[in-house]
Amino acid sequence: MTPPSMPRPPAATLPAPAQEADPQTGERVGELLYRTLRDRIISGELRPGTRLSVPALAEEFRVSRSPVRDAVIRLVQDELARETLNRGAVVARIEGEELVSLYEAREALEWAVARLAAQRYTPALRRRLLALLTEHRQVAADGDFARHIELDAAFHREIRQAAQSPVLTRMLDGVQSRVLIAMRSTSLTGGMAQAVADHQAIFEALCSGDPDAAGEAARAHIRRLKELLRAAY
Amino acid sequence: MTPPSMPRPPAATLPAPAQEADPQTGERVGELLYRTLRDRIISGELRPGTRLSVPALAEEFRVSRSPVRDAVIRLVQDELARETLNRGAVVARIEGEELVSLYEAREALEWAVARLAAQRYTPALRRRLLALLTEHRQVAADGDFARHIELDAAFHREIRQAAQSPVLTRMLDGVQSRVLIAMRSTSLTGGMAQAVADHQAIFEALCSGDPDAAGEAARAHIRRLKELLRAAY
DNA sequence: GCGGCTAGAACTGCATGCAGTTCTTCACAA
DNA sequence: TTGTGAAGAACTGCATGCAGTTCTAGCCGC
Repeated sequence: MTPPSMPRPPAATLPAPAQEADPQTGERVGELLYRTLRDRIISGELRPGTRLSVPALAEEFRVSRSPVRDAVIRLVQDELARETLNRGAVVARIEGEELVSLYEAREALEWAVARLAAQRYTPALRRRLLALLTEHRQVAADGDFARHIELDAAFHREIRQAAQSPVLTRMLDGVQSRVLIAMRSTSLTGGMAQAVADHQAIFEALCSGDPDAAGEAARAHIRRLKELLRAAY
Repeated sequence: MTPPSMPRPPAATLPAPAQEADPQTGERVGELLYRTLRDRIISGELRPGTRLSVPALAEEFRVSRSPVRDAVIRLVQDELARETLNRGAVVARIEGEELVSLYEAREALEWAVARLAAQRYTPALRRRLLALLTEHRQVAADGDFARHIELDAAFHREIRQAAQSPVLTRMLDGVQSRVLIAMRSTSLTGGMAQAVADHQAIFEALCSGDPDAAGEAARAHIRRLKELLRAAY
């Protein structure tokens, strides 16, 4: 693509370090790189298949290869990247059977957090969910797909935080990350209006404080998407 | 402990490398270290709280610090170890709220794999489960707790492999690892006879090919343990 | 004896060197 | 044009160097 004979541009004009060095936050460079790269993968800035070259990233962020390597290892462990022996890591592609499997896990986990969130229901949760839902309904009507994705994710995030179960929250964070990657690669979604309707049902069940109803509503929501995916593969 | 003035013993007499170098398996040293350390943590050879000193481990395994560091980072990402800034990593202690949360996740995930395993039922699965169950019943009667733990884990592993859902399997592998760590630290278990009875119920539901029944049986099994834990904290 | 202080040891986290492998590219033959 | 092969570039994976931090011991004053 780029002329290979060029020894490389001055590199001072590179897009963005996008990260502060280390004031006294007591934060490691590797930790910052990990979060930065993860955010770029989840946001779609780094597309599936993009190579995560350690020397190249080290130069981009103006650090040595060590913390970059640490960050890449963590991304691979998260399954946000995949590596091959002696060939480095690339941003993961989430599709096919794996995506169906991801939704099988998601169905179970969303069921669990919805139950817990119903048990730990507070008016504050209701308020936050209602605000998201209201905007979501408008956004769906406007056909703003990008914002729809964000609100969908935010709605589920709110519920799993309300569940107050650290292990479940962490697992679902990981699932949601990979779902977001997959959603950019497929045109397959349940439709914005359907999502809003499903969320409305989950919201009402949650606010009723009935764990069974909340769990079933959440499960039905994810199962619908799962079946859509299963049909596609 | 050891005399610090000594330049160190020949080190040739150290306990065990416990790992082959690198024939042509095409395997990285860091990968081998990761699996070795993970096995030692899960088996209880490395107890919770044990420091994972990179230089010490490097010397024990006769490799440089780089692959050891890689392995430790992965263990931390797996939450089998925890690290503090500038103070390294220690083997994780799984207890309290986190353990309850772990069982909340496990309840949901075992439900999901039991449903799938019922749908993918084969006579071969039945045979393997029956063999485990038969030995388990005898072991429970004999009061062999260590073997009970192994058979309990093997039973659940068999089911999740039968589910053929890579994401679920990986998640449950991680959950099971941490459950094993926790079980060594607590005397709280459901009792061996109860476990066998629960497994028998799961087995029968699975063999009937009824996903709902299998899911409920698995869920009830884990929920019982979860409630036991919840009562304790 | 006992708490506080300080020097030294040990370790973490980042940087860098290097052998071996994989990828790229380009010349050349069919 | 298309396939082939070999040289060179780029990178991975392991080893090692080093500054700064944390831990450990022993000493001191009380």
